[in-house]
Amino acid sequence: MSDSEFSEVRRLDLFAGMDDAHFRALMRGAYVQSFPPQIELIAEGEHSDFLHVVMAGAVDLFTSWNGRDTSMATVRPISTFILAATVRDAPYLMSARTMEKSRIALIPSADVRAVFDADGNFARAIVAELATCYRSVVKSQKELKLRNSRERVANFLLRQQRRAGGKPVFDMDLEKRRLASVLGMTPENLSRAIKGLRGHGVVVDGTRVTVTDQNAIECFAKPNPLIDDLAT
Amino acid sequence: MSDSEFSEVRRLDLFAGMDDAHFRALMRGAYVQSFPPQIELIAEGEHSDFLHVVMAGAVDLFTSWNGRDTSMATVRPISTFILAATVRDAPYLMSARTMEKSRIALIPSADVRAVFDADGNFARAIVAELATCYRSVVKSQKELKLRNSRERVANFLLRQQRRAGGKPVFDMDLEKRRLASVLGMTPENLSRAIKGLRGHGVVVDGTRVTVTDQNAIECFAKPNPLIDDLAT
DNA sequence: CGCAGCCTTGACAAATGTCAACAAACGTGG
DNA sequence: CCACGTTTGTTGACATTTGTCAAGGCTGCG
Repeated sequence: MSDSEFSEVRRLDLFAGMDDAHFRALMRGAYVQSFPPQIELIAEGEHSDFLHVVMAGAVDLFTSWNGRDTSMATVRPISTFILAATVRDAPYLMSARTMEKSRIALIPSADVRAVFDADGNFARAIVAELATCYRSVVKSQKELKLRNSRERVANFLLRQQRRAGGKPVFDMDLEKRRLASVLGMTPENLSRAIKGLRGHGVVVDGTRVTVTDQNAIECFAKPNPLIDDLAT
Repeated sequence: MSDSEFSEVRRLDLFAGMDDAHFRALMRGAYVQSFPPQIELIAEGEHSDFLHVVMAGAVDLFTSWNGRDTSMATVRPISTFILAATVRDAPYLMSARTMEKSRIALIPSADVRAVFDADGNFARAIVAELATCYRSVVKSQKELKLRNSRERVANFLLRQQRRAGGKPVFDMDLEKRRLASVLGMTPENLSRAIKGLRGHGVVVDGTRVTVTDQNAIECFAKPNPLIDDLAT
């Protein structure tokens, strides 16, 4: 692991407050590896041997059952995934694959659990991280159960717009195919939903999104902080 | 709080390992209250002032948006809810109401956070609890995205059967109206899904469920530990 | 008894998925 | 740089799933 990577990991909320000796202990058994696109990093059901940290690139968390599959989330730098499986010493509930060329840090799960027992700050950081992830899934579940597909698309676009700085033209940095899966619909359905939003002040061309009538789309989407805010 | 209630709370995984002085400190500001059925205990968006513990009865966690609402989970004794909001000092993402006459212990959130900073065992227990809840929502989300309504009903019945001891006749202790909401469908649709399962070895009469062909229903439902097991 | 709420059923509407065709974008190897 | 094949996105026609509305039966309770 390079010095710059070392300090990048160190700056993560999860590790920032922990004792230096403990952090070094964690990193001793860790290593960083580069992966090409479309590599399956972990498969659901496998035992959790490593906590993963995405340093560069992007990782798709997905799951499948009975021949179907769906994308649950996208992990972008710098953040961790499968923390819950690691602290519970339980099997992964989701599979993960690289979406692009990615650098991933792998920290032995056993070390995470050991240091977690020794370092109160680390334990607190893990609680904060878990609670955040937990609340994020709850929001996502609320969206799935309370909104139909067109409403989900509209609110997704508003979230992306905010992430991109709030300007009326922005890029949804996501393949439509994957977006459809994340939002729980088929690509064809997404295509039609997007077309249907033209009457509500949004035009999409490729990955370029143009909000022609901010008021109209917000009025249609009815975004709600308890579903759409990342912060809380 | 009565002595028996005090020790019931003490025995919860969340509190079992913590220092006695810390536990007493937590309980000092706590109180237990009885509520009639259908009382709204908390409303989503409110600030988290108390960690709630269901001592008796049952509590429905639900959420609403734009005139629709849906039931997210049922909390039964003895367990806590809205732990994530408490540790994050964030607004509730869900509302809660009693389903029946219930006794609820209320522990000031500020105390929970303070003791959590002082007691490593408590912090660890919170991590375990949060990770479990987190994984439970992930499973529920997987079910929503990967299974259609009839499959969700079939797998729900198999889970209930297991909870009830695996016998071919058991009770699904849940109003159908609420079950429909939990499974993300309308009551009418649930009614039809149940009827459709008769061809797969299950008959439901009221809340009494009879599995007439265990093999057939399992073959149809295809239960999966990474979705349906409570343990992992 | 009579009311209220829940469950069921039927008819219908709306949302969503499936399949097939084709166009556009992309990447690779010549 | 082009040609080719592969993938992605779009569209139409259609099937399936799910929701909506209205009506009626049943149950529990005052």
